[in-house]
Amino acid sequence: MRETDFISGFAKGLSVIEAFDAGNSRLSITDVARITGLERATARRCLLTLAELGYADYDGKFFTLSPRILRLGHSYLTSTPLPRLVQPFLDQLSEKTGESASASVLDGNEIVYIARASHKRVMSINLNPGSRLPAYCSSMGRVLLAALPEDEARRILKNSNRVANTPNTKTGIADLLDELHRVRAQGYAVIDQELEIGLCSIAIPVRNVRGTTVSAINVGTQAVRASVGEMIERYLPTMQSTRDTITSLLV
Amino acid sequence: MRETDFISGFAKGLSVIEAFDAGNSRLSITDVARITGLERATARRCLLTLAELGYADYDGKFFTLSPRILRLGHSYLTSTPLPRLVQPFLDQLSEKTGESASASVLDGNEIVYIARASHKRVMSINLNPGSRLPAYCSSMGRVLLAALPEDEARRILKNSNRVANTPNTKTGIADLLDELHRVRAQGYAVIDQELEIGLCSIAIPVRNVRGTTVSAINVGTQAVRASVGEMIERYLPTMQSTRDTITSLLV
DNA sequence: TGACATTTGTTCGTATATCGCACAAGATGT
DNA sequence: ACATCTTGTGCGATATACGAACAAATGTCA
Repeated sequence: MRETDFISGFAKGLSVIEAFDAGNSRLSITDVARITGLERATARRCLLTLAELGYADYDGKFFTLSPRILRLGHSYLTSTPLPRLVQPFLDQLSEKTGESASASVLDGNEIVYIARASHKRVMSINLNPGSRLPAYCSSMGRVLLAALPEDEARRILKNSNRVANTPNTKTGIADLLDELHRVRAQGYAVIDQELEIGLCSIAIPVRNVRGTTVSAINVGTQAVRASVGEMIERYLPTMQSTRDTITSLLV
Repeated sequence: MRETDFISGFAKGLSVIEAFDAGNSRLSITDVARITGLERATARRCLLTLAELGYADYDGKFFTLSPRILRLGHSYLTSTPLPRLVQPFLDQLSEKTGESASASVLDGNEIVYIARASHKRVMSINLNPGSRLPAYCSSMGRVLLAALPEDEARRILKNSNRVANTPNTKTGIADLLDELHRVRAQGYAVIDQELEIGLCSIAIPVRNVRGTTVSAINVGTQAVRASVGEMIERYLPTMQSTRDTITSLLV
């Protein structure tokens, strides 16, 4: 790509949108300049442009994102076939298992939920399409990392901020690579309270007919309701059959 | 705002993202130029910029959005206090009523879901935070329109593409304005299969301490499970108590 | 309270990057 | 092999970004 094929004003604007997050909901021009590293004048122009288009609100002092921003992410969910294809199967899976079922894809070091059938709240945080979790300590993340070439997976693990969320969390590169080997061999990943105490989940890859892993699906439950062995016994066969149906529908 | 405070390259880029939707998941440069009305050269630069930043994938012929795009919408959901605040209360509400509970805000002619606790699938389409429905024929839309000044509501109704989704759907401006009066007077809106046959819902406004309506919450169910009268009797008191708790937490 | 320091927002001239057009090159279908 | 449609490129005109200077608001201390 040539230098002139890149619209830096557009790229800067997008970084301004991403400057808003959990801890930063009401931002001044200076705040945005500091977070994004843009010049104050440029940050101001991006923010005023967002406000002019209705993507942000401005009270003269602080900017906040407006619900119109959701159109942007929603473009992906409605335009990509996979989320719409898997949703009904996750509903079925959740129905059959009596637990929450989800599908996700990899984006950098994180998994991104693309569809979900939540049966009942099991986690402290709420998960929706668009939600993100670190790949290294989630069942779907392990499955998706295991599908990558070894050095690619290692690179992502090294890049990840590997925090021990619980005493169970694996954080060592060697441990995690071992785990990925195991996942690759057995065809599924089980997380036993590595993300949050009391939370277990099991995930398997979804491959297209060419054998490429395009997504992962999982079932999550409370640790008190099922041991690791019980999860494999109870959920894995149903998940695999669901997965096979999905695969047959993927071009 | 001065002319030079608007970054047209940014605005054009955002319109390119929105060009992708349900019917348009894989778009060529020419497709995007046609949909957005941009010059082909401009559309191409926007698309290449998106691809360079990882927001889109390019196979040399077609562009598709990548899951990274979801960060943009997610910026809103995580940075705005309201969605995170209401979520646990929707969970409770769904638990108590045994039905799906949601919260939404108005964006133009549409309501946008900002949080949801889905108990079991009742609709043919799947609803998630970010999902949109026309305001004129949804219970939360009626509540949010009723909170606007009369002429503002009329303007939105006139702007809406008022389709009769079912034989029950009200599509006349006068009918709808009457309905808004009723909603305003009684403090709740009930939709009896106007959006989809078999689907009923009841919504109430959520106001902040200053009395401004900031959102609507609803409970939806299947028509066979509850008549309109039964919905009001069964769900309204619980909803109102949930709403009062939320209001007390809103600054 | 008033003077000073500091932070934040806005304006401006200029260097530079982007836009839109016209044309070239390539792909597709008949 | 031709017509048609799509994609890529070069260039002059124009719009944008930068950095600094200015203005306004906010905070600090005697």
